[in-house]
Amino acid sequence: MKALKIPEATVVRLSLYSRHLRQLINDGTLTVSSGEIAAGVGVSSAQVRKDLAYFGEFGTRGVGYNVQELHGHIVRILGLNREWNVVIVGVGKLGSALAVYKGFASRGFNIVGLMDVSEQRIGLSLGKLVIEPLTILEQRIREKSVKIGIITVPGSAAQEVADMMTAAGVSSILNFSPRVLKVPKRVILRNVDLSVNMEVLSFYLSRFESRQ
Amino acid sequence: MKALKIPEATVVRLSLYSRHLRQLINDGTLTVSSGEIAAGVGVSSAQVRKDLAYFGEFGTRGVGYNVQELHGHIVRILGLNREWNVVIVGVGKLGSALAVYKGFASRGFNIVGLMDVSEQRIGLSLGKLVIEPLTILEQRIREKSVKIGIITVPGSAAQEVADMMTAAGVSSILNFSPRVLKVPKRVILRNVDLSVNMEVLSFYLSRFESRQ
DNA sequence: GACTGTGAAGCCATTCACAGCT
DNA sequence: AGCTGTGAATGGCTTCACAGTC
Repeated sequence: MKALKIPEATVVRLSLYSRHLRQLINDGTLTVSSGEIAAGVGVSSAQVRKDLAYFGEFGTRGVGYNVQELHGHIVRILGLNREWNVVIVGVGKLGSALAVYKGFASRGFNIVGLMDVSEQRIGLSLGKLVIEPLTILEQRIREKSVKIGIITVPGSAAQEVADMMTAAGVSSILNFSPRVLKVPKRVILRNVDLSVNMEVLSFYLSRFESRQ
Repeated sequence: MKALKIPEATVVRLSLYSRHLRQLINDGTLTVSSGEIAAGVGVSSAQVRKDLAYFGEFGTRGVGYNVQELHGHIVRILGLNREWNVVIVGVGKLGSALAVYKGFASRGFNIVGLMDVSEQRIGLSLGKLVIEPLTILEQRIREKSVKIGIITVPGSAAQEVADMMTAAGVSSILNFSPRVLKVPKRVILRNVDLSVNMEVLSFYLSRFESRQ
């Protein structure tokens, strides 16, 4: 695979392109131009072409892209042509929401473990899974070769859970807790931080109002 | 206020700094250096100083920053020294999770409306609020001067909800649905997209594995 | 000696604009 | 004529490095 460094923004857009292309497949559209994709996801057509150019030449000059074909390429680029096992630690409302999220399994993400510390939650079932104690996390990660850990515990417990996950060998963590986590360099970390998002909105709102 | 354009990445980091400073205040720390803040949130010290420099000179050379004072500045910069009314549309698991999220009220975000289309949910109460039908959204936004709308409905309903919100006069939308929304330029839109985040992880995971 | 504030340099991502193909 | 692929130009963010201050 190419050694070229891919901007993270490009990866994010590829995910949006793949979703848009799925829609086009459902609609029965056969061919699409960079401009049409661009309009669908709110970027420029040059951006779409540049993003795709990192990975090859998928289109036909004068014509555009074959929808099915391009979708297949992007799915492979994103590593969605295989399955990834996932554990969720913290089965409060947010964790439960993710556990039952439909768009998961269809994209190859299998949730194979739900863990919590609360005695009241342990033993309850959610979908096909039973909520287990945190003590079983390491075993579950190893036996299922789990590569992705999702953290939906309160901030105070988040670092500890991250440490347990990395010790057990996950390669990536999606962190929903309001904490900056320290993880080894080999572990890919992404943060989905509600407070930060709200505060960014607040920043732009108050700037806008003070300019009125 | 300054007309200077602030990078969005700077705003995101300011939110992280403010959280770290709150921690320092709790710990009773009086003074902090850019290097200490940087270590706490995982950026470089030059980055911290540059971010703050957009808004003024808050430190003392040779000494550092007064923790309380700097926190106060950042809170004001982020517009957190006032209250913002918020509505949440879509009270499934995710919407409920946000509705009861503790870190909300403490930062000045008041949830003043929970709306849903489901007959089973309408009338139920969650915290201090009762879930109302979507038909009341516009009225609630106007009477409470709601500036922030949160969308936690399925993708298929998201654009319609966004249209209702903007028609009623919200200035910003935090979108959790897996859709690219079209909103007027005056409306600030932020997306928190679970699928995209998972697919970005998948991309880096499969790149890493193919490099082994 | 320690640490901030900042111009300059470096780096990275996006946009432009056009050659090349159908 | 229409649309892709891409080098060049632009714009923006981050890092460097150091003068200024305590």
